[in-house]
This record gives sequence, C-alpha cells and structure tokens, in this order.
Amino acid sequence: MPHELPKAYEPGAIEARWAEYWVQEKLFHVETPAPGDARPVFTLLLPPPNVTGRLHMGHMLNQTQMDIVARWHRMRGHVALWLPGTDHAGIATQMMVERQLAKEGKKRRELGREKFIERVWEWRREYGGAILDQMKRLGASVDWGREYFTMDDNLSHAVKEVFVRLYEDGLIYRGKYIVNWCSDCGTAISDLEVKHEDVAGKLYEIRYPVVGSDEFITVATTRPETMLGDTAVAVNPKDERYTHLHGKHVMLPLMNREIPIIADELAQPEFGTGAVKVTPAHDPNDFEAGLRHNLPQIEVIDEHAKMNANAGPYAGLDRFAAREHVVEDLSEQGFLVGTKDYTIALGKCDRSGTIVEPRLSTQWFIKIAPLAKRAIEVVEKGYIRFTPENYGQIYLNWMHNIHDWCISRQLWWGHRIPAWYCGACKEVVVAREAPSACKCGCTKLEQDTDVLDTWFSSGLLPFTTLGWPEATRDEEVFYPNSLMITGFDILFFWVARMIMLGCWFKGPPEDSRPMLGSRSFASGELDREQKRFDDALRASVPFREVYIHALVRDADRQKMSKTKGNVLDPIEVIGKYGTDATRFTLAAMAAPGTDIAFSESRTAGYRNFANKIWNAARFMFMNVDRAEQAKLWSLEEFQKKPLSGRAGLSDFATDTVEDRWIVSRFNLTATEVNLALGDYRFDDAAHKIYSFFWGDMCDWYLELIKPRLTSNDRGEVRAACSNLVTLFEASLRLLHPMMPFITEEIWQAIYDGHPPKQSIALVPFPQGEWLEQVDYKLLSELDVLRILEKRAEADPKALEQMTILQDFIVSVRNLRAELKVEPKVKVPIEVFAHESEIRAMLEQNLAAIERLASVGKITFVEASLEKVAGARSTSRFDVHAVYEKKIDVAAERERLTKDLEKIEKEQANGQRQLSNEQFLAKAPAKVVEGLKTRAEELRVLREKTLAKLKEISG
RNA sequence: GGGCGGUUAGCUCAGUUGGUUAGAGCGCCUGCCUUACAAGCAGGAGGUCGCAGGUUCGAGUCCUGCACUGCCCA
Repeated sequence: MPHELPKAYEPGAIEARWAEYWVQEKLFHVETPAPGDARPVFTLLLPPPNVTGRLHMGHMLNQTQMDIVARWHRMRGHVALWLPGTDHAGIATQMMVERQLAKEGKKRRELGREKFIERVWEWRREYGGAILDQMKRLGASVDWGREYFTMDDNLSHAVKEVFVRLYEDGLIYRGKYIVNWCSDCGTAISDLEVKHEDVAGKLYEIRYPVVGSDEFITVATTRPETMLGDTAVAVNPKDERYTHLHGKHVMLPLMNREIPIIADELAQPEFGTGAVKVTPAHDPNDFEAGLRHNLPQIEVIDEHAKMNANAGPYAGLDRFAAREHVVEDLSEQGFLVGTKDYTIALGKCDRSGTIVEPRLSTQWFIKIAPLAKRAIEVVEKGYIRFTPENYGQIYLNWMHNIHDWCISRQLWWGHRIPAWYCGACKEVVVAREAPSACKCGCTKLEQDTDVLDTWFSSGLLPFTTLGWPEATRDEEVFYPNSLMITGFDILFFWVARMIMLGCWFKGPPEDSRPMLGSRSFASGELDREQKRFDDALRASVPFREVYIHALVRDADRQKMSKTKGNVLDPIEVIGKYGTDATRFTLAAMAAPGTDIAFSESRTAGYRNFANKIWNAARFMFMNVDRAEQAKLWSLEEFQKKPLSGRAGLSDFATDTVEDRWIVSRFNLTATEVNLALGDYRFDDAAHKIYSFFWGDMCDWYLELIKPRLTSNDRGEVRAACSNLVTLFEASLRLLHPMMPFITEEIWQAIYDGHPPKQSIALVPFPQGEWLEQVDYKLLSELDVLRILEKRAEADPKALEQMTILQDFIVSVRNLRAELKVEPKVKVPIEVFAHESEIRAMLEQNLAAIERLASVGKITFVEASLEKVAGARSTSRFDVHAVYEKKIDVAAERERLTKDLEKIEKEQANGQRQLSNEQFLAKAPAKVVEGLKTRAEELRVLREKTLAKLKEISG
C-alpha cells in the first residue's frame, strides 16, 4: 500500500489520536504478576497533582521525565507500573467550592457540613479530572485502571488506621500550643506551608516603666500590637545592665498591668537594648519562655486576626489597625522611644498569601523524632539514593532540625480525625470506627470536627495505593517503589514524609532493634540480629531512588509567576510545536541539578527535528513504495521478521563501509542512551539520539545509500531497502520514550496495520539486554566501545574509515566554497593518499565522493600535493581542486597562518608533556599513546602547512 | 544569621572518577528552492572556561581566598 504523508509534520491530529488509542486500549495497564514471574519490576508513583490544579510547566517536566523512564523500563521488558492519581487538596478545594457557593449567595456554614461535602464531591466529579485529561495529552503512560484519589474509601480507611496506630504508639498527641494560623483559610497550617519573605518594616522601641522606681526598661518589637498580651519582660541573666532589675516588675503601658521582669536566654544582649517583651500567646519563642517561667498566656488576637476582648479598648480592631492605634497611643503617652527601619522575615500562608499569625490553639500533632530517626537512618545507610546527590544532604539537614508536625486542619474537606470526645467525662476516644459509648458509660460522644493535613494522607500513598493495611500481592510485588521523581520544592512535603511514614509502617518494630550492650545476645548473634533488622529496614523504604528535577523558568531565567505574567501554559506550547517537541525540549535541557530556562526557540528547533524525522520517513516510504511497485522488495519481508531477538539491529547487511559504520553508530548510541537514562541524564540521552538521527543517519547514511535505492541491481535495492527500514524502525524504538507520538505514527505505518504488538511502546528497546548483566555505572566510554566490539556490535575500523571519508568530502566542499565554484559545476580533483589502505577506501567510494562533494573527474596522484597552492591536507590525504579561478592569496595565507599557530601551539603542549619524565612515568599508557599518535599527525600537518605557506608566499 | 548552588561562545546551557583538539541548540555570516525535508542543504566565524593564588607531570574539572549572583532554612 503506498504511503501518502504530508510534506511537513503536523503533530496535532496525530498526537490526539494516539493519546486516545493508548488510553482506550489500556496499553499501560499492569496486571499483578503471579508468583514465580521473574520479570524485573519497576514501580513509579505519580506525585499527585492537586485535584484543583491545572497543568503547568513543572508538571510537564516532571511527567515527561517519569514517562521517559517508565516507557524505557517497559520496553526493556520490565513490569512497569506507573500509578496516577490526584490529591484532595484540603484547603484549595474547599476554597474553590466556597467561591462557587458565594456566587450563589450561599455560605459554607449555612449549608452545613454534610451538604457542603456533597457539593465538594460534585465539584470533583465535574472538574476534578481536568489535570488528568491534560496528562493524557502529554502521552503519560500511566495505568489508568489503578487511578487513585486520596479521599477514596480504601485510602481513607488506611488513613484512619495510621492515625489510630500512631496514637496507640504515643506518637500522636493533642495539645494547646502555638501554631501557624491563617486567618483567611481559618485553619492552622504546618511550618512547611508558611513561606518567609523579607519585607521592609519598622522596629518600634517602647519603654516600660519599672514599678517602684523612676527607671524605664526599653524593649524593641516589630509587632507593637502584641504588647497588649505581654505577660513579662525578659533580660538575659548574664546581662549586667539589668542585674539590678531581676525580680522587679514593670507597668505595661496602655493596659496598666504589672508584669514581671524575668531573666531568660530569650533576651540576647546584642539585640536592641537587650530586653525583650514576652507575649506567650502570640510568639513561639515567647511561648517556650512562658512555660519556663509559668507566665500566663493572654490571647489578644482572635481567629479572624482581630483584637479580642483581652485587648481592652482595642477590641474589635483588625491587627494592623490596632498596631497603628497602639503606636499612636504609646507615642501620645510618651512610651514610644523611637522607630527604626527594619527588615522583617514575614511568614505568609502558602495558599492564601495572608500573613500568618502565631496563635495559641488546641491541635493534633505528630511526635516526629522517632520517625525522623529512621528516615535519617535509611538515607545515611544508602537504602535510598538521591540524584543529584546533594539533595541527600539537604534532606538530612532538614530532617535533623525537624519540629513536631501539626496535622489538624480546621476544614471540612478532608479525612476527619478519628477522635471522639465524651460529653460527660471529656475523655478522648481514638478509634477506627465511631465508638458507641465512652468507658464512663456515656453515649454522648462527638467526633472531632477537624480534618487531617492533606499531606498526612498523601505521605502514605506508596503503600496505601497498593492495598495496605491489607497484605496484598500488589504490595508484595510493587513495594518499595523503584523511584520517586519530583521537584525540590516538595522534597520535604512529600519525599521526607513518605520516607518517615513508609519506614515506620512498613519497617521492623522499633522494639526489635538490636541493642548494643544488651545481654541477651551471644557473640555473633548481635550481628545477625542487626543484619535482620537492617534488611527489614531496607525493605521498608517507600522508594529506592529519588530523582529531584529542577525548576522550569522562563527564557530569561525568571521564575514563572502569575503576577509577573510570564507563565507558559504547556498546553499552548504543545499547540504550537507539538507534544513531542515540547517533551524533547524539556528532556534535552534537563541536566540534573540545573534549572531549565525554557526557550521557545529551542522548542522550535526540536519541532524541526520532528519534521526531519517525518521527512526521513517520507524518504523511506517513497523508496520502499517504488521498490514494491517494481516488485524488487516488499515491506512484508520486514514485517514478517519475528520480533524475538530484535532488540537491536538484526539481519542488517554490512556490505559497505557506510553499512558497517551506521550499525556501529547505532549500537554505540543505543548503549549510550541506555547508560544516560540509567543515570537520569535525560539531556545526554536526548542529545545522543538527536545527533545520531540527524547527524549520522540523515546527513550521511541516507545520502550514501541513495544510489543503491535507485539502482538497477535487484540485490542492491533489496539490501538497501531492508537496511533502511531495519535501521529506521530500530531508531524509532530508541527515540520512542522521548517522542512517543511521532515514533508511534511512523512505526505503525511501517507495519501497515499488521504490527507485531499493539504499540511501539511494547516492543524491545535497542541494546537494553546486555546492559542488564553488568554494572554499567562503572563503565567508561572506551570500555563500552570495547564491549560492543567484542559483541560484534561495533566496528572500530569502519568508524575510522568513515571519519576519513567524511573529512575528505568536507575538505572538497570546503575547497569549492573557497574557490567560489558555481554550485552546479562538477569540479575535477586530484588526490594523494600515501597509505594504500586509505587510497583503496577512497577508490571504493568514488561515486559517493562525486555525488556528495559535487566532483567531476578524480585523479589519484603519486606525489604529495602539499606544495600546491589551495590544496587541502590532513595527515591522511591531500586534495586539490583543478579549477581556473584564482585563489584569494591573502585570505589563504591568513587561514594557513591561523592553522599553523594552532598546530604549533598544540604541538608545543604535547612536546612539553612527552618530554617530561614524570608525565611518562605517571600518566596512563593510553593517554601517552594517544599523545604520541597525535604528535605524529601534528608533525605531518605542520610540514604540509608550512610547505603551502612557503609556496603561496614565494 | 545558617546551609546549598551558579559564573564556560552573542543568548540558553552541557562538559560524569583531573588526561589527547572545551561541545550542543538558537542566533550570526556566505552560498544554494540539489526529486525526503527552506521547519531544509552546504560552508564558515565565534571561547585567555568570573578574578587571584595553590596542589599536580597535567586543572574548565580538586583546594583556599575574593567578586558577582540565585535558592532554601531561621
């Protein structure tokens, strides 16, 4: 069947069609492997996007990388499970629905809890799938049959189980502490959800009169309104300026309340006057100091960030209005000493942007130290590997300084805390199911109205999505997950919490930890116990590897933000250049540890790459169709080949130097791509494929085989067609993880409706097999070449010969350009090659040289052409164009002089090293050898260049 | 204040344990509508690797200091 392909690649329709096909056909659904299934398993969990979210560039980078890795593993024959899902995003979703209600003139509280939650579910059914639909457009090869949502029944059940177990272990407690309060969201938030921002503010100095004296004590604060709740003034015990005031009291201005002067480390002598006001109900440090000194906690700001009744005359004012009034009154009454400009690190709610109020409030917390201890241990012992490595350090640093985690949220949307309070005895009952009665006999139990932090549930996903707390086959097979790919911004939200929770719930009981010094172990027994424990710990990690990707910035390296208006919508970029090109851009720029400055010009370049592939395919089909019409060869011959043993290039005829060369290049490239992907070097892998496809295959191989494709020799046509299709098909497989759409389209066309598998995504990846057998992380490039040579997959001789042939053709083209030969004129050339082998190779490729360098008659001469003006020389050959046009002597001299300088400089460098005994003694043999070979080349080149210069000047 | 990173071609970036001639894309210059591709082809220019020291036979790569710059945490 003839192939009609449009002249330019049009990604839109093609991509939408395949995206739908992959989902419809459930191609990436993974059945749980039965016991005895020996295939390697690869598990990847999608960090769930917010159900309210829309896809942004960060998601796209994240998902592109995951998809590349997942497709790569799948094609290598692994059971590759990629689990998709969304996060219920407590605050964000609740806000979204409240806004919707507001439009109808309704309020959440009027509706009531149950009705409201129903509305949220409705909203989720209606809009919650948006981001997942966008993922489909990216071609993400996830298992849609296993999609999860953090509020699903099974996951909610697991959340309850975790809460109860942690509570029973004494790791969850409830108490009144200072928390980060967002008055806009109306809930407590965790430390991680507070973003600090340096802003210009003021430092107010206020003097408090010391009771029973004329003295004043001056304190400095950035938040004067909180003084209304002051219950002490602190001075450093070592600060001699204040020793005489220890035990005395001050009169709190405006409130006329006597408060003590306490000696506490809280006050730093270097800061301000060395004395600080203490407001235990509105500052975390003051809170601690308050506990140390048994100070009363007077709250003056309420949940709406307004001053409350304790603030006396200021009650009812907003906290910022109150600040103005307080400062005014202090000033009027002579208590304000002064104000200074001061930079404040202001904490804002990550979600709403509201300034966070440290507020005294009763909340649920996780006692984090025991969990953190394990989370540190598994990383220190190398059970989890970070890429780039430095993130391991950052993680440990954070984990060492972690604080208890406030997990309750004053929201309705989320997992409700499984705790009930007795109406009679106030006892707290924590249980998996609603208890019918308290142990005091009272049946009036009310459930806690709060819900859990969203991250509490998402931190459990690596095991709860696999069926936990039930012991399932899925969990047995797929846990630990193989990999977590995510951005550094949620390293702590996600990665850290998953590790803490995973290692706790999937790990060995803490009391099974062998203790040094314990008498119960005989010698040797302890080691065995320790090993058992460590093995259990190793098996408990949520994932074996963590890859942290960088930030996608705009082309000017600016962070993308809505306020700056520089946000790129990936769907728009895709619309312009195609998904494949966009994916390829992200992959090619994703060097580990470096932010991506996303530039559309680069994407345009990769769209051109897609177009190049497309046209190469057109070229292939054009030739194949012609051969088919002439009954010389048929695609069926290729289609009939069995799939087994087809990971690389098989049945590839290696009659010519270009055949042998392209096989070597293909196998080398495939190997390098495998190595790069194994190291998450997406950029390397992309560049290697790009230069192979375009630089080797299109620029040289396709050009070189053109004559054979149109030859009258049946054998030549057959071999050329077969080679072309074989090579092309294998190259598509190599490219498929990065550019899934165009590769699927062309691959399916090659098989004309009779593909050996439903999709290119399910056929073997080139050269993957032997790499499974070795620890390839230890291989150098040279080792790779050697191994391939041994396996007859690379031919160093062909690589060298082809390089010389390319050099030769480029030299002639260069001569033509310099002599300004008309493009259509075939210029005769003279060639000298002193090595017979090279002369023979050139003679064998005369037709190619004639065609690719637009050459007429080629004459081999017996003497060097180095003295011929305008001749080109390399260490292996001299070539000269016989053409009337005069050469530009000045330009030629300049070029030669420049060449000579370069040659001599390199020569001097080499000589210095080679004449250095230390170098000869210490440098590896291959370096010395290489330098010697190069020195000889340089010697020849220098002589030839000198001769020419002399000729031209004389 | 504590910690981590960056500085390589006009621009955006690679450069893996130190080793032969520092690479790519885009941009730029010159010539071509050569029957797959002008989203292309061919040829070309462009870098004292932020600065100053040090280690080494050998430094873009390791160490120290400095300058500029970005991020995270408090």
